[in-house]
Amino acid sequence: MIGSVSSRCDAIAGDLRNQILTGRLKAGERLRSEPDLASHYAVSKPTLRSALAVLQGEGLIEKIHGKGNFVRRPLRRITYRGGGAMPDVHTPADAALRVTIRTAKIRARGHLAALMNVPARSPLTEFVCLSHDGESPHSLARIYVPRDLAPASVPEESTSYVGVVANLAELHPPLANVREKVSVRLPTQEEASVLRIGSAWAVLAITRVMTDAAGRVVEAALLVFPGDHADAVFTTHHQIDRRGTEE
Amino acid sequence: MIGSVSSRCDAIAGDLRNQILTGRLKAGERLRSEPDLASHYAVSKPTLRSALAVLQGEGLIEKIHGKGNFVRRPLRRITYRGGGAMPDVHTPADAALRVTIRTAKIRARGHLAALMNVPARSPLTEFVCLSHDGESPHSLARIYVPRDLAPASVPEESTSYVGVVANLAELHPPLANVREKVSVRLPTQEEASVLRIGSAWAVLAITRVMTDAAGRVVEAALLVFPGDHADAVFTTHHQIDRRGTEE
DNA sequence: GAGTGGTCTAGACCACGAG
DNA sequence: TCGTGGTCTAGACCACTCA
Repeated sequence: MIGSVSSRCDAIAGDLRNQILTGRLKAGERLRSEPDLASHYAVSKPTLRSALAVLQGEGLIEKIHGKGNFVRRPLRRITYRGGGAMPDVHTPADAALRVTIRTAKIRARGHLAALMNVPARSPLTEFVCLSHDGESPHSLARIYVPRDLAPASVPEESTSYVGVVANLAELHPPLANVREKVSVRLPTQEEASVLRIGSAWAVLAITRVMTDAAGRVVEAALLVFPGDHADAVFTTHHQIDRRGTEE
Repeated sequence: MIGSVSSRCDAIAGDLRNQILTGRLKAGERLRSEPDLASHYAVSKPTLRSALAVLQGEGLIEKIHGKGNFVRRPLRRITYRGGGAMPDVHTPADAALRVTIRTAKIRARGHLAALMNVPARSPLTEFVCLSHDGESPHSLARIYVPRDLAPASVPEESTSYVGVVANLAELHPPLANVREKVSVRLPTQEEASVLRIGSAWAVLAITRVMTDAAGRVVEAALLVFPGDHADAVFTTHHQIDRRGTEE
């Protein structure tokens, strides 16, 4: 059977998980060294390390080379609200995010050109937004806007995620459509290091394309959230006079 | 630097990945045995196995105990369309899914009661839908409906996902709201075995709550898709009644 | 029983972080 | 320099599949 009995690795992971979840090991605390733990559980170092890898995969511990293994602080969950009305307005608790923005003038190519439905080499403005919640990185957004619609300047750092992105949103012509594709994938190496997550931890990736009434794409956004503490919520209101099918 | 050079494990994974992606190793084909590969790459068995674990994490190979390692057939992507109008209508290619449905009469409790906004022990009907695309499991849906709204009987097996779920949808009173929460998480042991994915591979989990015009919850659905080949798309149409269209 | 993958060991060596 | 985690080895033993 699958996982019917605990391997030693699972047993150790279970014990440590229990200690963390019950608070016996506190957030931020350093675990005993791997050789210590290995001898304590009477297993070899690779076995102990595979147990720690399980906990790392669950987001319970963080491994720091040369320093030790640490209990991760429980992270506030990010809730992304879809629908485009207020693109990145989070719950009040999330409003205190600190955001750094890097702006660049680029030209469309490849997938991006297709996504924005513009010819290759069309002028765009790229905003790379990295938001932090205190120490820990919380999300990464790459936002592309046709250059003629882009604001002349954007502050490089902001204490409010809402402020910045709402600012961008205001510049848009009235929106007609927002299409958001949500997928799960492994982070790129860059994303993993920027978001400080293991490269084995999946991210929640949202590709958002906003079009105006004329069908022109006014914004394409590639949003990446650490999968272990992010949700996306979409709410749809229906008219009561439904026809048979709607699509 | 982080990952600046390839470890032996990564190098092997890269080589095998290349062989798979270029078609030198074909879908369904069995890889040489682990001892064979280990000696071929001049590494030890654990090192080789960690390389295979990487590929397994990427969904490129499937390990079958006692038989060997096999190149996975590329799976058709699942596209879940949000908004609730036609809950599970996929692209035409996906319409050929085979679905097995298990129906049970249960009573609300805990999270489920809260989700459906009904008192504990309220009578519900549960539909557990497992859809297959050919051999491979494609998605798992647990759908809960107040028992007085549930159809008297549902076919236990269907060749069309659309037919079954549309059938359920038709029984609903006109919908007023659909709320869909998308998250990423590791599968439960049950989900991993049912969907035939590794327990380390994240799934795309969608919690969908549908309410009617009176605010009553007419359906709660817990949908689980293998994260490696599923997307969810949400499209929002906005009214343009604020200002005139301009470009 | 032969061959496969799954788990584990005991120890070597390397790379990183802090004093 | 020292202690930490990161990677790797060579081989043992077990569990599963199939003939």
